[in-house]
Amino acid sequence: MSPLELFKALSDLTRLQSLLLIRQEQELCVCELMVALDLSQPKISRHLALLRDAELLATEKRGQWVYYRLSAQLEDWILNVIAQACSQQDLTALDQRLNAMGDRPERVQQCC
Amino acid sequence: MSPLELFKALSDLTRLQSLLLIRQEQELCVCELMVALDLSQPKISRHLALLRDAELLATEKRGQWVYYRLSAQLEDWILNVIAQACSQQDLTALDQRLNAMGDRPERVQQCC
DNA sequence: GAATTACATATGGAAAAGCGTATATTCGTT
DNA sequence: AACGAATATACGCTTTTCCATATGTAATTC
Repeated sequence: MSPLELFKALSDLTRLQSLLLIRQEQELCVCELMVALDLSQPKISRHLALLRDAELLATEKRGQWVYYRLSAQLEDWILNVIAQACSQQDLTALDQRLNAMGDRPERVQQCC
Repeated sequence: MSPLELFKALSDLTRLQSLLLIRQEQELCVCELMVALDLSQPKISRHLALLRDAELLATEKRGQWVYYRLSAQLEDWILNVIAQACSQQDLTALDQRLNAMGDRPERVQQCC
């Protein structure tokens, strides 16, 4: 992935917020992101698909949910750029809506 | 400046290459960038204006030339992102065209 | 002061990106 | 099998971005 491709992928608020929130939470499914970002399902889904196609996100289907997480093979320079963005982006409002969400899908126990 | 604004500013090849080449050369004028990137004057000028409006670049007019350089007050996280991009972007072709350029405007002696 | 060079900007059009709505698919439940 | 929940995608439309061309301005040269 080139710097230009990365910057294009991150130059949309929905994608940027989704990526940073997923990074912070390890993994999130579409319905959780819908609540956190307060956006429609197709809109979330479309932007996540773009991030997945760019290989920034990876998906895992468990039951009826599709969980998105950061791709495991991200190069260091990409992780660094994402970390810089995270240091400047305020996610508290998204966090609050996420934590106030009822009926969140069960999380499989993380190994670490 | 927010991460989103930065990523939007850098999500165009002309702007990205201009910024990184300017960073490497300390300062460049429009006519030098035209040669290095092999693009039209209005195209270069328009993209530089956008980077200047975003306060990523600063300008100094000396004689008939307008020199662009990185803004002096760039925050660390922005410099870090730019550095990561620079580490991944190949500028040799641009460099070669720049160095092969005849009649480059005189450079004022850099103090350091 | 006329011509030239360097640069900026306006304008109209083309291409790309984003969106809402509708529909399809998959999985679980009854 | 029928239904509902979660997700994906297709379609038409709007908005944004980008571009080429033309024109304007300031500084330099002759």
